[in-house]
Amino acid sequence: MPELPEVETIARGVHERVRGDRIVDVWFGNYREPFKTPAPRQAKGLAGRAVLAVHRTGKHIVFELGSSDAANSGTEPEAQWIVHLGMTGRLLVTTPDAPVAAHTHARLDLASGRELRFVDPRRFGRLEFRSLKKGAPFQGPGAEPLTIGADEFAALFHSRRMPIKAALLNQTLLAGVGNIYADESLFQAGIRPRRRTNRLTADELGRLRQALLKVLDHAIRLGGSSVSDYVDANGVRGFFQLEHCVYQRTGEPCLRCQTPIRRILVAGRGTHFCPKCQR
DNA sequence: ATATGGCCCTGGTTGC
DNA sequence: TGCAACCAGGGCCATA
Repeated sequence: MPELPEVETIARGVHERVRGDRIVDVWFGNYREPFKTPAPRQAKGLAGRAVLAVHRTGKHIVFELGSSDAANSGTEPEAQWIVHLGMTGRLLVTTPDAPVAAHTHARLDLASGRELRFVDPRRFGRLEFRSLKKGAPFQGPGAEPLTIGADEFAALFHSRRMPIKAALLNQTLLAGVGNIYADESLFQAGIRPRRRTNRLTADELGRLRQALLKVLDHAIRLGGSSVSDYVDANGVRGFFQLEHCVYQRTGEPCLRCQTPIRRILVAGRGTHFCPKCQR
């Protein structure tokens, strides 16, 4: 389940490998509904364009695309391709003769002779094409957890009364936090997932922001968490799953106090916490 | 404003 | 051992 650190890792990897390349041909499989932009329009929009840069916004990977005029690519983006990996989506840079994995829904032939492939068994991913001549650039739904200031962070939560776990998962507040990093940062901050946001003290909100920063930063440096079968653009697994303190550790002893980790349901999501360390 | 539950979808796990 | 039922969950939607 790619969240901010996994998406950041993938975006960086793809950026390094395809920046300066050009999309020469596009193939879309029978991916029915999950395209935000219909496949034919998407294929037409992508074909011929230079890849100027690839970066992350929230859980979205944004390709900045130049002109399709080969003689005049320029440096100003004219279009964007936005990829959301959902639960099981992958972006892979391969050679054309590499075996095509099951559930490969998109293949972009690059001028360098390589391919960019989108694979997604569960089909929760979304692909969108945007022309910047017709519309505004993509903006994430919520604030960036890595750069949000303390005051802005506190302001997001103090007027609401939903469980803090639900608030962390709400992408229109903070974009990029998912189930793993919500649980881990609440553990690091010592806050119970069901606490109401408006009942959190300024001190607790400060701790939570710091914990979130620390956890996300650490996870990015370890290449993300490889639960299920996440791999980055080079097919390499991350290592942050080895650092998980609570996520998917139901019944195992808390790494701080030995109390068994508990699992409850918050906002319909499995939620893991230490009943002693988190108040 | 918030809560709940269904839907999408497949693969891994569990239960008999 | 084999097979079916079940569950995971990000985002979105309808309903309470």
